[in-house]
Amino acid sequence: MRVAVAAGPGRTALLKELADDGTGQGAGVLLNDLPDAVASYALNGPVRWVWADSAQTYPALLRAGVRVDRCHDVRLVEALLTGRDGRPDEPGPAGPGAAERGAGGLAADRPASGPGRLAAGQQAALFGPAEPGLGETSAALDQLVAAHAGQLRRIAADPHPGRFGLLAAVESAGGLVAAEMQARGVPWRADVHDTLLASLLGARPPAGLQPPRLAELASRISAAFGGRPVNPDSPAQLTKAFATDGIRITSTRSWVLRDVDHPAVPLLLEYKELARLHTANGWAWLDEWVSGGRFRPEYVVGGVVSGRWATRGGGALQIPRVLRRAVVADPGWVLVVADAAQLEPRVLAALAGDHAFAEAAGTGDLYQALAGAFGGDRAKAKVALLSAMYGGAGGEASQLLAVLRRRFPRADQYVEAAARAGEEGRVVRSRLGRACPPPSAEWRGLTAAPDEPDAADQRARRSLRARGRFTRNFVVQASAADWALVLLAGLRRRLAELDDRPAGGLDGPGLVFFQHDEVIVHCPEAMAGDVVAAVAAAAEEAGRLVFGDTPVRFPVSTAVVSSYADAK
DNA sequence: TTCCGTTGCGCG
DNA sequence: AAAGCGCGCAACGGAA
Repeated sequence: MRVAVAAGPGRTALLKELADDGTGQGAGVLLNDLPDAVASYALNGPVRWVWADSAQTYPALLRAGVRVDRCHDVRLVEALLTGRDGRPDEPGPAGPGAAERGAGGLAADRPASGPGRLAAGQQAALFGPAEPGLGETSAALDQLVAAHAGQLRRIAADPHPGRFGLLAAVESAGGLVAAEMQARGVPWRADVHDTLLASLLGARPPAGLQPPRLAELASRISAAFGGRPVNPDSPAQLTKAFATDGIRITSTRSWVLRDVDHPAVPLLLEYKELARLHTANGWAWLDEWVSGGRFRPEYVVGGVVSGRWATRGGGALQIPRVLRRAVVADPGWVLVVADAAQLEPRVLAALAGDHAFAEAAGTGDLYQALAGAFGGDRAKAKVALLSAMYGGAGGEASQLLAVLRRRFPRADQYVEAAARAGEEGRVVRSRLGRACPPPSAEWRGLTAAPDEPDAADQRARRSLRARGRFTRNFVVQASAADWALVLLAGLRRRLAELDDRPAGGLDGPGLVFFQHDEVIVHCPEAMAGDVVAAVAAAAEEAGRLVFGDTPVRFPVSTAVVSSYADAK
């Protein structure tokens, strides 16, 4: 059953039960305590909660110890539909359901970004109560019900309503997972982190000062440039210093410096690595982001055009590998680290339906299985695949792509067609129907110019190629994100089933990390076997739900470890 | 002082 | 012939 709910003052809310088509009868029912009502509703049978925004509503429920099984997140689904249909004020695609675009203004009007929400909060604090009165709540409920019903119609009007409906469901589930993971937090040993920093950087310096090891390297770098003061953090100063010594460099990137013969280079490479650790994940980061033994990043579901997640603050998806040793399970608990192997090429195999390619993707090591086509060289197979998916063709890649084209024509044609669509300004979609953004007005203006061998045409050609690479990659990356989201939703459901405590709060086994093709579950040691099985089952289910009948396998490697550093 | 584009590098 | 995809964050340095 679907039940719409709009939060009111305090813990109150208005609730309305919905028919299958999303319509509701009569006025909303007033609830004095939303968390209580949600918890007791679940006792009567499965409920899909329909609300405007999990990120707004769900954290309070979690704080009250109430988790929900399913929801329809009107904000997230609206973003999917808007991506498909375009917005009235921009020249987007006009797909099925476009006539109903804008029907659910409720979600679209809400600022999606963090700064936007902050501003709204500040505004409320300045000008009045943040919480709506009953009248406003009633209007919000009506608007919610109408928006949701409109979304159901727009989903049904999709050329593939089953797939797109699945996408809406798992995107909504993602919103629940994101809130739960933030509330739960990644188990993080600040003492291990601190020890690691001290061993690499020296003793923690007073605020604003450089760690000893960095200061020492900086002075040795200056000495290597003949005693001239050089700030190693400044590309401009470094370039100038090298020029003074007769060395011209195109940039100060480490892979460029690596090939430069100068006594400062090894020092600079070491400095860059340590400075990066200090500025990005040093003591300041530890102070700001880790408390009570947990790292609690804020996840942004659908924050990436491809459907991957982003995070706000803390750089949770860029945690350097060296810090993984600070991610340690609680005593008596373990981390189940699960990683989808070679996900994107497998997704391409399933998308393209290339028989020979798909057969290879039915095995454990896809690249090894393809090696035969490339003279038995696994590395060449990998380069060919990556080039096909990213649009690269440097070095020997073009030769390898020719081999790919000959041996696996449908796989090649699939990404080529996506690239062509992009270059022509069209929109492509993932397997479950997530649409890539349309080209910008600037892009259209630039590429509309007729072909002429002048500078403007060079830019136009570059823009065309760039968009081709984007859409070429989008179909693969976004479909991989589809798969990962289905896996995540299925794993969440299975983990809840493993947790036999009636309350089912955040104290039991649960997801604590999700990074594109990798998840971490924190659970009691005794449950590890069940969790590993749940991961495998969820992965199998994801392959079936997203791609249907395909020989392609999506193997997931799992490691049961105490520390994240011990996985892999 | 604040703002913003650029540079560089971490992750997938 | 050359070009590879997607992000977030911090520091620099010039502009406002």
